[in-house]
Amino acid sequence: MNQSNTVRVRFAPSPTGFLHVGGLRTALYNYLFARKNNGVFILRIEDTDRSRYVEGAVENLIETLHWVGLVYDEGPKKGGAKGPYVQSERLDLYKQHAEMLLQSGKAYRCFCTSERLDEMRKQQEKAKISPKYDRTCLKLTPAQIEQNLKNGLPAVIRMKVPDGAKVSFNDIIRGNVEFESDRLDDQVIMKSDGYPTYHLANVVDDHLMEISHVIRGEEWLSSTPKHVLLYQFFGWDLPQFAHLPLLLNPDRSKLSKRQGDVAVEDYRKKGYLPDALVNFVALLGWNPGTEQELFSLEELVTQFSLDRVNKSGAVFDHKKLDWMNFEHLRKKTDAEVLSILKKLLVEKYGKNNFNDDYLSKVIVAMRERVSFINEYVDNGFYFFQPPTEYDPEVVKKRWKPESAAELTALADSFKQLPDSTKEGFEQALHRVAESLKIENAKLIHPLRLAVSGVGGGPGVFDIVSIIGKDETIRRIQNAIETIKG
RNA sequence: GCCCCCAUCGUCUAGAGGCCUAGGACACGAGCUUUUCAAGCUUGUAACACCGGUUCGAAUCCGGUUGGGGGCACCA
Repeated sequence: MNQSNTVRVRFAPSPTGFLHVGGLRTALYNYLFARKNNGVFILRIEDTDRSRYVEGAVENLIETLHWVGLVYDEGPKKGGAKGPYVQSERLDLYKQHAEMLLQSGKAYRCFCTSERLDEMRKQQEKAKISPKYDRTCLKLTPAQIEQNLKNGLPAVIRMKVPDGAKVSFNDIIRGNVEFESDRLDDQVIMKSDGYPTYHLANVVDDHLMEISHVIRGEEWLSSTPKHVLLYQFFGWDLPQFAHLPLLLNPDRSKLSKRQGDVAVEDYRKKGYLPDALVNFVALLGWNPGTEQELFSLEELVTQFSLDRVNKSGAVFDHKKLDWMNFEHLRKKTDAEVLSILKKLLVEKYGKNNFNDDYLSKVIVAMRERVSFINEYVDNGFYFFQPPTEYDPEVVKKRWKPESAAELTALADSFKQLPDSTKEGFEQALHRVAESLKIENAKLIHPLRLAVSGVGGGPGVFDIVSIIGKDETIRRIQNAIETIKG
């Protein structure tokens, strides 16, 4: 714990691309834990690998976090007392701390070339021993080091792992975890380009930013003993660790691209609601112990606790996400859907020709059969434009040779209607069916196909009353042409 | 290869020794409803990896086996 005893957690992504759903889950748990405990949620950018830096990734990360509603208290753009929050702006700090370790003999300079290191690893692999730095440079005399430095040889700084020690720490999720120090490598903590590696930067920043709980993915579990050692080298108290179970591909390997969409961005584009994505990801590795499955972000905050986080990995199966999206979508008010729908129309058609009253009717009609917000415009396209083609399968089933004449009679009857009420259409159709001595269905299905081009959707009388009498008749006439032609 | 972690229906999970002939949800099947498609309602199929202990009693505790995963970089 830090001095003030307040919970301070951080989400620390590296700006190498889009926010991953695994990253989202990590960010979410950090956020929930902070909010639940009246703590502080920090965003820190770990950009110490210049070769993997992606232009615009930081902005994208922030924007995505904003979209899902995970508001950070301290971080880039926003600032805070412990900044800067971008590691490339903290280089002096890392340099100073590496220097301290050098002074105290907890670290040493290494001049080995990557070629030599590669060769060494190859040999070790051949000899079936675990790859580890052979400490060649530990034997260098101060004079040799001085000379190498003077000659401008590229140098890194390695931590000096003590021999024959046990390194253990308590993990909130996994309990006590212990490692033999002899298995640990003399990890590089400062690269030859003057940037720190993750291990140093992470430990220094977590300490300086007074992080109380390190909540991160399980892939970090095996490097945690190195971090613990660094804390000990500096004489610092350990934060609490909580290593989250991994998110998995269907084949149970670590969730990755290749096997489907992993970027939050992808799901956003597909029309998933942030509420659904957050809800879904929250339940991958955590549950409240009740049978409730649908949560708002606020509800998650009140219910969340780290001790109900699972140990085993969870497959990211979007089937359940789809269902959650449907559930969250139906919880939205008509007004909320309306404002999104207007944006979608502009996206799809370049403009929105319809007034709110019209769109509200469409929403009411479509509500129950929409899982994704974009289905309002995709599946319900016929509310916004006449069908340009007719589903061949349905045509085969619903349009018979006699349909042209029957639809003509129907159109004639509709022409007599004073207005466009649902009941008016329905009664008119019944009358036509009766005079033609055919079943209502014999008219209903061809009519649906004529006005929508497809075989499913809201009640046909809802559709025609929304698009109106004139448009309905126009579409019936087009359909008749098609049947005849 | 070495180290670490994990192990309940296809998937997400409940289960902290008797409440378990293992519960819920998604998905899937059937039925009802519906003059379409969905939704809704009812209902069904489906799991404690294995082997040994401990115990009167084990999905739950212990050991091992097997299986899966993660890590072993001048990447995070």
